[in-house]
Formats: sequence, C-alpha cells, structure tokens
Amino acid sequence: MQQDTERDLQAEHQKFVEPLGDWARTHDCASLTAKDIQAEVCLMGWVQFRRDHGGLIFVDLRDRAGLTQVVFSPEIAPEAHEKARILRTEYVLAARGYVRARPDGMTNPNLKTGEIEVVIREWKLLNTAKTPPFLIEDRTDPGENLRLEYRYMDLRRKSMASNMILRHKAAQSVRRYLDEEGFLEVETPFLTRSTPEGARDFLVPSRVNQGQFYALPQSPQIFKQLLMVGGLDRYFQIVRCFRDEDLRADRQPEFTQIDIEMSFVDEERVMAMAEGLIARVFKDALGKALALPFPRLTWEEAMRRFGVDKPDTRFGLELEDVTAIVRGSQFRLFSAAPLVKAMRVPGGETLSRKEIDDFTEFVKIYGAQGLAWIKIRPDEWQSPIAKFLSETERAGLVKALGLEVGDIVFFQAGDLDMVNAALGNLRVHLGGHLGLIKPDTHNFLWVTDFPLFEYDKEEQRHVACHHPFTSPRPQDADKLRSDPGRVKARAYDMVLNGTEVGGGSIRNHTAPMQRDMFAALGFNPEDAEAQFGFLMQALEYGAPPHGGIAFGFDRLVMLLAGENSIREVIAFPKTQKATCLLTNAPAQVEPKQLRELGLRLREQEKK
RNA sequence: GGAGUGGUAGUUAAGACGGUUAUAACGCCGGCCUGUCACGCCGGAGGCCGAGGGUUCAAGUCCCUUCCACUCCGCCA
Repeated sequence: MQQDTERDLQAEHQKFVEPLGDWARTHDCASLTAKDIQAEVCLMGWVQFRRDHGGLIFVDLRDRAGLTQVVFSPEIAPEAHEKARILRTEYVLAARGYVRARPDGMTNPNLKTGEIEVVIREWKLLNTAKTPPFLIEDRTDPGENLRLEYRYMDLRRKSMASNMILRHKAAQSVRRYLDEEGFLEVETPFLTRSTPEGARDFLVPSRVNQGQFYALPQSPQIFKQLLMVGGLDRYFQIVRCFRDEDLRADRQPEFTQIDIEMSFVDEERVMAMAEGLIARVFKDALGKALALPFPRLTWEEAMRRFGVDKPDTRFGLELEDVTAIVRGSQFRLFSAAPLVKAMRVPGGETLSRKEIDDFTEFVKIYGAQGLAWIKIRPDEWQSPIAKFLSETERAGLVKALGLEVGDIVFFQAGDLDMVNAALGNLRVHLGGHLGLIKPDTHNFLWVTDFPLFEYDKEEQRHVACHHPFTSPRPQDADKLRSDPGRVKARAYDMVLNGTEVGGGSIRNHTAPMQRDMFAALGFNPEDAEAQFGFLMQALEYGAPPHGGIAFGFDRLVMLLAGENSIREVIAFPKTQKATCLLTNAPAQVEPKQLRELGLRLREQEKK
C-alpha cells in the first residue's frame, strides 16, 4: 500500500522535474553568512528537512558542505511557494533567491549559516527521490548491511562526508610534503606475478597466456626497490594493495598504502622523513602539532613491558616478569611454567567477581587456561592462590610490582607467546574498560630492532618477520646461518595508540646478502632464482643502498577521524565475507568468459 | 577453519515462564497551521517476527539446520 502510494507520488512529481539549463551554482550550502545579506544567490542540493507551516515553507538544503535554510514565502514568490508543496525528503533542487537576515531571536547557532536564510524567488526540481531506506541523519544509526547496500545514501550522511573530506585532505597533504622532499610519484603494475612469501594473493587468469596467472600486488615492494636500482632516488605512491586474507575491523582485502622508498639512506633518514610526513598530515588534517622526534622502543622492550609489538602507551598497566620470584612456589602452575608475568592494576581491588570472570574468558581467547589474580586488601591478600604464596614470595611481589593496598594483580603463566598475548591484550582491554584512555590523545612511537625471522611451527622453518628483502643488522649478518633466531632486522614500525600505522626497513642492496637471506629462509638456490631472479640480477647492476616505509593509509585516516573501523573511511568497503553488498560482487561469470580463459569450475551442483 | 553478538513495521528498538488483535519512537500518507529549524496538532496506512524444519492444543518466544551483518582467534611477510 505504502509502496503504491509512493510510486504514484513519485510518478506525479517526476512531471515537475526540469533540466538544469543554464543555471549555475553560486555558493555551496555552508558558505553564506551575514556579510552576504542582499546577495542574489543560487544554491543546489538535497532536501534535508521540510517544515511546511501552511504559509511559509522552510527547507534545509543540504550538500556535502553543510545546510542552508531556504524559505518559500507566498508573499514574495507565490508560484515558487505553491510548487514547493511537492517537496519531499531527498528531492534534488536548484533554487535562486536572495540572502536575508533571520528575524531577531530566530537565528540558529548550531548552523554555520544560521544567521541567514535564502528567500526563494524561483526554483527547479532537478529530481525526485524515493523515501530513503534510512534517514540521512547522524543521530540514526542504521545497520551496517543497510548502509553498505545503499552506500550512496550513506555517503550523504555528515559523518561519511566529513570522513571522505578528511581522507582527501590527508592524501593531498602527503603529496605536498613528499613533493617538497623531492619524491617522485610513480605508478607500479597491478598485474604482476605471485610471490610465495607472505599473504595469499588474488589471482587473475591470463587469457592470452592460458593456464597462467597474474597476481594483484600485496604491496609494490619489489617494484619500488627496482625503481631505486633505476636511479629514481626517491619514490612514493598512494597505492591500492590486495591481500586475500580474512577481514577485520581494520583489514580489507583491498586497502591503500602510502608507499615510500629512498636511496642512499639509513634507518635514521627514513624515520626522520616519516615523522615529518605524519606531523604534516596531522597539521593539515587536524590542525594538530606533534612533538618530534617520536619516542622509540626496541621490540624486546615492547614485548617485555607491554606484551605486544605495538604498545598503546596512553596508559600504564605495564607487565612485569616475576618468574624468578615464584620459581620455588608451592603453586605448581607458577613454579613449573617457563614464564610468569604479572600486571598490577592500581585501584583494581574494586573489580567485581563478574568482571574478573569476564577477563578470564577474555584471556582464554589467546590460549590461556585461566587468569590468576590477587586483590591487595588492608587486612589480607584476597585470592584463590594466596594460600600458596610464601612470605618471601609475597615480599618479592610487593617489591617488584610496587603493590599497594587497593590494587589487583593479574598473573599469567605459561609459554612466552601465550603469556604476552594474554596479558598484553588484557592490558589494552582493561585500558578501555577502566576508562584510562584520555580522548584526543595521539601517542606515537617507533618500535625498532625487530627479529629478522620468526619460527613457523606449521612450516617448520624460519619466515621473515617483515619481508624477505629486509636487511639484517650488520653486526648480526654472520649469524644468518648459524643462529637465525637471534638476528635483528634493520626494520622499524610506527605505532599510534596501539595500532601499527606504518612499517619499513633498510633492504638488502647487494646480491650476496639477499642470497644469504633466501638461503636462511630455506629456499634452495634454484627456487630463489626462479622466483626472484630478476630482483637478484637487478641488485647485481649497481643497486644503491636503499630503504623505505609504507603506511596503512586507511588506518591512518581512521585514527585521524576517531573511527573504530576502516570501513568508515573507505567509500565502498567490503563485508567480512569480502563481498560488496552494493554491486553484489563477487559474482558468477558467463561460461563463455571461462572458456576464453581456459578455465573450468569444479562441479559442485551434485549432492 | 573456530568462538561470540545480533536479525521483530521503511528505520531504530521493546517484547518475564510458550497463551487472545505483536508494541513504541522516528519515518511514510492525508488534513490543519506565516517563524520553524529533529516545527507543532489531528487522523491513517504499514508485519511471512531472516529462511527452512521440528516439539506443542498453542511458537516472535523452546530445539535443530541454514543464510546475512558485526567483533574476535587462527590467518594477515
């Protein structure tokens, strides 16, 4: 019923639609102020709200810049007023009139244009609109599936529009800074070859070369190194990258990177340039000055104090290794564990049993069996494990952790990775839960001295922590074969509020070093040659020392915007199942298309 | 691959233990209204309770399967 009525109304109103003709917009909907009074103007936009008083009709006209109130008055323009009765939410119109001060006491301080209104002399209906699936207002919070299906409507909302504007400002800021610093913007191929290391590739079948596949780049890593060999000296690109892995709030299958590479530099040069870039972006996009240089933490220190390699330093709650103190404890879980770490939460004695149970469930996500805790009360230590702790152990804990009455301490015992993951993530969880994070704080830091390799239990070999082109520290180079686990990389990550926003390294620029690296990763020379021969060869033709960094542009803008999801700063993002609800991609293709590619699908219809 | 949260009118949500006609707000439609700005007042329409199956005299509510969205683990150099 409603549908029918609406369709009839739409059809009827469509008859009023006029061509734009030679009408030209004079202002956007956010720029008219008291100094424009008496000006003849022409505005174009969408109907945000219509307030029909029978006599006067008010319309809030909206474009991406803002709102302006336009007035249809029966005395000033009877025809325009009569026609305005058809106006509905989201109709598109062009309106000519003059700017007038609002009567005394009728100004709207919430609006940039709140001192004035535009009295309409004549106007054109440019298009009608169906009743929108959700209201174009920030106070309504439609479900995300609806927002994605009608993304073009969602983009009209103030929050999305301002995020897109912010993203644009950040991108322009990046370009200006890097241009001033002598970087060249160079485009690299999207159709390239699959590389075995790292994330799963998106594959693109080749029609001309049947049975062969391109891969979409996970990053332009190799190409930017080749540009350095090519003598371009300083390169950047704001570039799409593709990784066929599962999605998260801050991960999309296609995402944008600020990709940077520099010749004749060491870590210090790259990091200084990168800090300057981020400081400029913050100034241009938020008007906020950052203190340079950023603090630094070695990877080992980060893991020791925070349990993670991207610490959020906006609050304390640091971890302490108490293995030695409880080594001889009667509590078997502690005495038998390779590692015991503790986290003191000042004032946490007030946490309820329910909250502690929730935290216990939380750490189980990371493989913990449980969560030991002690509440420090004036008269006693309240804890399921207190009875196992000797006086010496208690004294040791008090001293090591600086325990005070009113605290709670959480413990985690087990292997290194689990203990750090469980307590490190619990720390971040608590930071939010206890409201320890001051709003509008931007804590940057560098994490340096990453291990070059980590051991992959599944593949039973070492894999590159960063990527296989990262250079080892010179003093560690001889350990590449003998003791790869202890080799440190010339790599660095930039961290903002506990999120990795960028990472880079100094690369191997000599062929022998790169060969050693592949050997340490378990490649036999033939495989290395087959997959990376072109890079090795390039290194043999006078590659300069070089290094660089790449920033996750979406993540950076997300943090600038204060959003919790990368999807809020991407115009057309994908769902967690990597589909596009607007276009219904991915989709099946015609059999003809498959034949041309020489592909056949596995038959799945039979049951 | 796994764990969790959610899906009820166009939208956002409420719906104790299974029990008469499934609520509310906003939106939508009609009417009235010359200073509103999330206008106001009066009236009205609008529902396969995500889908499928089961238990029951009776299911939005209980059970099973499945789809979709989101968060997380694994994964993401």
